[in-house]
Amino acid sequence: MLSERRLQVLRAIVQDYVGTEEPVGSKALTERHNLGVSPATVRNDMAALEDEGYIAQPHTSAGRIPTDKGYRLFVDKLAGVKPMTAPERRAIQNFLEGAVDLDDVVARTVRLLAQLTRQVAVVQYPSLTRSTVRHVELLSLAPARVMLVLITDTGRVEQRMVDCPAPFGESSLADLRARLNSRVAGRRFTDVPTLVEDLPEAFEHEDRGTVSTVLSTLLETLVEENEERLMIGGTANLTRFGHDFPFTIRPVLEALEEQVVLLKLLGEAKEPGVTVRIGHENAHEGLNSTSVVSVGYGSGGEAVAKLGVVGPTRMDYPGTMGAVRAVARYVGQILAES
Amino acid sequence: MLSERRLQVLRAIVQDYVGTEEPVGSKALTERHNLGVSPATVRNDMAALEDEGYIAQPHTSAGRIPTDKGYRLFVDKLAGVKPMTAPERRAIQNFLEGAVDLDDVVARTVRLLAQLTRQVAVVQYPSLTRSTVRHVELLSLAPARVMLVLITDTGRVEQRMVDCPAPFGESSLADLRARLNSRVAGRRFTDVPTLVEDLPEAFEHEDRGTVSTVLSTLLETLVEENEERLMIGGTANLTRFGHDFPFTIRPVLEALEEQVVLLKLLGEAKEPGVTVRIGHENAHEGLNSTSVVSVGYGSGGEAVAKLGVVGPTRMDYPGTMGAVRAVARYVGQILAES
DNA sequence: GCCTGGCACTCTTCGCATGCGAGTGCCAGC
DNA sequence: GCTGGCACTCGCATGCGAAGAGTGCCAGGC
Repeated sequence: MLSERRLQVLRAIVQDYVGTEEPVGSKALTERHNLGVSPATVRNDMAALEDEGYIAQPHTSAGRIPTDKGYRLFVDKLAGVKPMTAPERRAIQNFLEGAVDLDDVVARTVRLLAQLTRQVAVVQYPSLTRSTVRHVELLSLAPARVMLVLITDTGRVEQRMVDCPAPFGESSLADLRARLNSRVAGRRFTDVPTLVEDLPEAFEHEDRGTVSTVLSTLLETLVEENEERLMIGGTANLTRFGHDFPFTIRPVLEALEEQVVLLKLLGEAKEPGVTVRIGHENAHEGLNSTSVVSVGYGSGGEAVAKLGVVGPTRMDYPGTMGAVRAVARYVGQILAES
Repeated sequence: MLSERRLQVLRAIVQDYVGTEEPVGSKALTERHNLGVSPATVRNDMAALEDEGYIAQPHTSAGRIPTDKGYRLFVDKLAGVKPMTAPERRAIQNFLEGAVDLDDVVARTVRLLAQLTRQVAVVQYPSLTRSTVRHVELLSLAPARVMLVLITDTGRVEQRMVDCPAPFGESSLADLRARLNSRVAGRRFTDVPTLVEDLPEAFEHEDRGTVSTVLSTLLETLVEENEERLMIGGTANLTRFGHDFPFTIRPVLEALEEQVVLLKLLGEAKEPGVTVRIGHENAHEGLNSTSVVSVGYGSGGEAVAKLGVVGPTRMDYPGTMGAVRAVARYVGQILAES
């Protein structure tokens, strides 16, 4: 177990390194923080911290920088979440309230997060599987062609074209629409499959094929892989990363383009509060020198999707966590209102 | 007017520089291209080309690199568009055909373009103003709350919440829906304002306020600024830009995040075919060292939106133009089918 | 037992001089 | 108008030495 002072030293190292981006030495530490001890003592503490794997030196005769393990300890034990100031909260709220639809909400959220944290922001669209159905609309475009439109309580809209095996009359369509909505409106998407299971049976034999086709298209849109979407922004902030560019930034941009990777990343964070994954804690190799701060957001008590930021492991954790948490809260409110 | 050989020299310089990313000297030129003259002669030609502003040297005693003006001449006079090979065409078609909806089409197009050109791809969603209305749907969510869903012939869907000044019955809603669709379905969006102008008059006095509110929301969604959306991808390719990173890549990423800038960029290209804007021809400062290759695409003869790529001025113009043109063509086909 | 000042040591960084090579411009000759 | 030759200019890599930052360790003091 580390002594209280050694923890203070670690905290000081993290704070200084985050601020200056440069390895921090014993002398600088004692000057900038009131540790009440001499550089020599701090050196001993640093040696101990290094033995434990919390800090490391890039090369002999340079200062120390925190390791992933060091940041982890810092986040878990040494720092809290820095709440947003009142003006910041107001600004967030104002900015989000101008949104006209869900796409706009998501787009604004991304911009906001990127600006607040000066890092890359990632916002997942409200998940279908965790939403409820507001309405299902069926439009006849041609005798054997139907457009299926799906609207969720979070304002998300999905549409699909359905090619019917046989012509489908307007009245049958109206019938299907009515029956479908009476069964699924207001219900959770996960319940839809069982709710519509026996629906074809209510129709004339000649229409059953079409009804089944429509239903299977409906179910397909709910399949996990297809239904997850997200938006990213603030990639320009990556240029503030480090001075040894190309090889730092490249893999990150590549990872960010792989939606699958990002979705997995956000999906892994299961806790109710803000989740922080530091450096090598991220499974994806390209993100080994980044940290991901994420949190769920939702209109009610339950999270319908995640949002977060991706930045260098050397980031202002308390501030970032505060910003992410605050934005998530306000996005939830906005969604609940719409 | 430049002699035929000098144009050949310019072409050779552009090709070599694009290939090697290094200033090209007179000796290397004569070795790699059969110009039939000696390096000394080429040097004279190069001096002439430099006087005319087509090429420049980064510093004395380095080879020459093309200027924006040089690339312009190359694109306009010295190079054609390199058509895609048959296998490439098939690959494009296959890849795009798997799309399930418009978002998916756009997303796939972005990926495809980025991969083919190894540059940053930008795809604009089909414009509302240049599309026709397929259907307008109105859903009653609460007594005084209506959801407006707008569907275009290109598969784009927009939705808006409308807070009504007074409760609006289900039958009135159905009435409005029917009247609205009979007037606007199949018509161009630009005609919608005049088509619905006198619609409130057909309703009872108590409903007119609501009808007007719904209509004004409908018209708002058509306003230019709100209705333009786009998707970008392949930003990881920016890392191949140059070796002098931070300052090259930063402004580009920033420009790419400004949708307004990008929309203006695409909007400026008016010609029917592929448009190329080179370096300083781009109004936006951050894009002064990039070229933008764009083209309109559409389901029919007319362009409903633009797509293109952003890359270093030192790019393979014929190849890029070929890829952009081919992708636009196939996206148009896909949209026409859906 | 813990803290402290002192000191030798290590390694990186920076400035500077040097040599090399690529590429040019110009000129005289064909 | 093309060509070979030649002197010249720079940028770039290399090597060396001094400077500086930071460490580890040790002996002494509270």
